[in-house]
Amino acid sequence: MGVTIRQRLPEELVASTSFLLKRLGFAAKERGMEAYEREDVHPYHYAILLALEEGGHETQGAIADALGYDRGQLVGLLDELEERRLIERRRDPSDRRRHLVQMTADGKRKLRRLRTLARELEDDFLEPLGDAEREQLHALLLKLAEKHEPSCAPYKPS
Amino acid sequence: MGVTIRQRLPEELVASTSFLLKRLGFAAKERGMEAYEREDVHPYHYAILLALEEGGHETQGAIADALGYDRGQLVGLLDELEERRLIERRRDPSDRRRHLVQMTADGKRKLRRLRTLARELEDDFLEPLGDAEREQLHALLLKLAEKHEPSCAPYKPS
DNA sequence: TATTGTTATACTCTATAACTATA
DNA sequence: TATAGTTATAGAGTATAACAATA
Repeated sequence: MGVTIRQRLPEELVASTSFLLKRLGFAAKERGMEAYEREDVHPYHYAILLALEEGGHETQGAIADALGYDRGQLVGLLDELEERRLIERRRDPSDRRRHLVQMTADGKRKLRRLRTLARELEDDFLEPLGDAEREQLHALLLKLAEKHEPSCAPYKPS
Repeated sequence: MGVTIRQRLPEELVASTSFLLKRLGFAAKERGMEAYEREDVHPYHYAILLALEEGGHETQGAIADALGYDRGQLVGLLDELEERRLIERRRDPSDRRRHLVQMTADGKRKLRRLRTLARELEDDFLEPLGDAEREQLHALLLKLAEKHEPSCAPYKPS
């Protein structure tokens, strides 16, 4: 109590871009989780609602593949969304193994709120940077993503 | 089997800088873990060795505080380093509650190898970027770190 | 009584694989 | 036999708090 502890990371770590990336990624994740929690959802839920809105991902398998989630993990996430009446599942009559997933009206409302929240979070997180810097950063990260997270990469003409 | 699954994230996520930061931070962490594992250590171990080399962190509490680790967690990490004969613990005669931690000759050798490995990893991770871009990115991340990870921030004259 | 290091516990995440019902 | 979704299980990782020795 009383004494402020000085957390001073080794210079070599701070000099490493990938170290900063790890720490900042973690910080972004934590902030996001807290904020979404106040809305009674998890960032994963937000991603699922976005995927549903974009369309083309009607079945659970398609949603899981689009987001890179495990299908087993997705089941629980959808359960939670269903409890909150944000989505509905019904069997596909043409293939009764499949579940067709769709947002409810509440889900669409929630998505609008979450979208606003995401914008606010993003703006707060990037607050130290000016507009030009934000664009620079995004462009640089996209270049890295193209190599390390191909699913984030923009479409490439082949 | 045979069909390549298209993982296509919602555009809104890819358009979010903090989302890219999260994904890339995670990717960097995973790559690092695999590489360090081949050296039979964890990135945490590397950070500890760096802190020891920098000096001024002789006791376990000081190491934990410097790196932002939990003291309980640190115990196990030091156990592992000691098993590998990379560090030694001995009681501080002037305060027998304390343990003085120091690197062994093997530890110093290992640190040199890990340092090389870290450089290679960094270079590979940033491979899509040119030198100027790498500097830009680092500067931008540092600005963000000043707000979100003060322990990464450079010293500020007050 | 407070502090250092240690140990034990519990809780979250994740990854795997068994299981069902349909095809 | 293969696939969609579900459930169960085990493992790592992390956070918390009880604990012993020393101050």
